[in-house]
Amino acid sequence: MTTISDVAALAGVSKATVSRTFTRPHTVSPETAQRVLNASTKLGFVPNSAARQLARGRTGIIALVVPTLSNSFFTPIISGAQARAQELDLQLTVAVHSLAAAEELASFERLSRQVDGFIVAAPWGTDDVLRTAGMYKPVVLLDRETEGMTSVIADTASAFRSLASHLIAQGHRHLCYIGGPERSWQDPLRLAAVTSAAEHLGTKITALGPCPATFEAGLAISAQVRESGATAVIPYATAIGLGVQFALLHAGVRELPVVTSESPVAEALGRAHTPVIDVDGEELGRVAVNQLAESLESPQATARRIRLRVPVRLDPADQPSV
Amino acid sequence: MTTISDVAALAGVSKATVSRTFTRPHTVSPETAQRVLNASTKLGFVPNSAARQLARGRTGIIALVVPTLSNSFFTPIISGAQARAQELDLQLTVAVHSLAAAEELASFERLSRQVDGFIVAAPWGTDDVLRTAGMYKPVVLLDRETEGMTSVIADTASAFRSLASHLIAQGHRHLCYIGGPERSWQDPLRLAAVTSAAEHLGTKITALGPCPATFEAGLAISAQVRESGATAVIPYATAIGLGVQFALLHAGVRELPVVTSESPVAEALGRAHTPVIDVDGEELGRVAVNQLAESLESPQATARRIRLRVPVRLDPADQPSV
DNA sequence: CGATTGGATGGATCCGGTTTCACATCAACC
DNA sequence: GGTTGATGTGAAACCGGATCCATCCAATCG
Repeated sequence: MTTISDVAALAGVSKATVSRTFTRPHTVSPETAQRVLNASTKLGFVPNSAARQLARGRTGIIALVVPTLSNSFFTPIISGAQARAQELDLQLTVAVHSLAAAEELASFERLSRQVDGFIVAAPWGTDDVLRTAGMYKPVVLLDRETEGMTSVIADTASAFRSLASHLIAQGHRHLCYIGGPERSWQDPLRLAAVTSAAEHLGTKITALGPCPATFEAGLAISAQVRESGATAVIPYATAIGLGVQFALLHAGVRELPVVTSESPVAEALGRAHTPVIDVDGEELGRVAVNQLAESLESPQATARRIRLRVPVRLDPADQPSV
Repeated sequence: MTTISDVAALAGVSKATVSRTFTRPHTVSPETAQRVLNASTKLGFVPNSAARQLARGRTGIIALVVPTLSNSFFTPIISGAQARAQELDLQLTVAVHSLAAAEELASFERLSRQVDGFIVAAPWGTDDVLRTAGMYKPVVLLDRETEGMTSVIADTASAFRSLASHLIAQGHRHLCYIGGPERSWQDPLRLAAVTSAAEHLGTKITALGPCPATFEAGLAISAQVRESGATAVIPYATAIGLGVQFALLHAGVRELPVVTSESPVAEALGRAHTPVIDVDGEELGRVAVNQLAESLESPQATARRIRLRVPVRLDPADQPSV
């Protein structure tokens, strides 16, 4: 392993200059910088991250905490975050825990010593756990807002409002909303959005749930959906919707549109006229990393709330609308 | 942050002794050790990992490389690996790349400076990329064997043989095997296992594929499956099988058993008489971590090949058989 | 033209552990 | 009783960068 000293020797400068060349290039004369760079590429120098961490008091690692990997809602978020982190020269580690229980805080605390900050996707659970988490290191919340903490959310509530309006415009007179997990943060917002749109337009709405955001749960709740008599379904999460669709298909019901994100299952159902909700998970991940990076730069900056617009489309082939 | 010096001062010993107390307790007298431990718990001392890394030349981090997060085959592997790594006081980071292309090696090399070793799940791709990877740091291959490298695989080939036999015993006289991705390592083994079982028992077998291990691909290939005239289907991967099942269901075909792992979709289909393959992903992850940890201890140890038995069950409710 | 200023650079120190080596102590031994 | 050896401990030297501070030099100024 070549070290900074090797480079310094070859370039004929001091260790300090080499270090500066990489960390604060403008403080080094262009000629010197060039010599250093030549030497370092020639030797294949890569800074030792442990040494850098030790000297700087920073790890250069950020953690992305998700409640599960099984829900495909999170995979694009992870990809987006990973990509952006790499661009910012940060390392991203993905940790799976819900933070729902207080005991999770122990492993959280352990992790907090290994990273500079957290991006936490906590779709459910209470605020105080998040607050406690925020005491260790900077935290950016994902798809969740909490007073005094920086958050990046997809504005699904607005999207749900549009969805309801769309469906009503299509002639539906009875909608079914399937609620999310218990103590979900987004669920009340979405329910309210859908309900207000429906009431405003004089349409009946049945609210089911709570219901975990899983395919299985969707299967399980499908009977209730059919019994409701609704002619269109808006589930809290795509996973639920897919479960419902699958169960409906299995039961031979083909004319009950269920709103989901685009997905192979949904597509296979050939659902013309079923609106689609289009959360850009990768963007969500990217923006969250950006925010966290900013928080790391200026730790005392005030908390920000960022909302990403979520397009809704009448048909998967359409252009985004609303 | 309390440091080792603080602890040393409080315990009335030197830094060296404190360090020894934690790293090689048997070299310290019991009384001294106790004093040190008391002091460190009183101060809430946690060793600074960067400093430790720097001094030891090790990071204490291992990487788990998977080709994708979207395939639920990998999620239990990740959980298992994570759990075991934590027990061994190692940190696990999950990296998503296929290692299929040579260009991927660049990011691999970058990563190799941050970790002590790799667990690589490379279901497809060529050996030489893996070998190159092995030159940086110890590597344990997951579900893939390569000459001269340590590997942990689930013995799915044997399981596939049993599956074929089971189906034939159930009276099926025409099986369909759906092959995996191109250049899949396991595919030829599974095909051979199924084929030999079928031929041995005088049963016809149709081999389709290659086919990516995705739900979409399963949807796409389902027409061919039906055309084949087979009365039972053994797909390379569960994801493919689910796609096929879904498409069949959509087409109104209900009497064509498709072998998969247990999954909500499969269960929803109420498939009595359809054998189930039961890969224990968590175990796979755990064992891989164990192996890597051993490699880290004794770097020159010879490569090992570990095969985990994969149970096959005639019915999800059954006890494991074969 | 001497004093001041500011940019470029090197030496030394520090970050917080680990590890080597020397030393002190004490029991066992010839 | 002096030698041997095992055992426990501390001082100091690392690990590889980042950064403070002093120094040096050239450009600018009065």
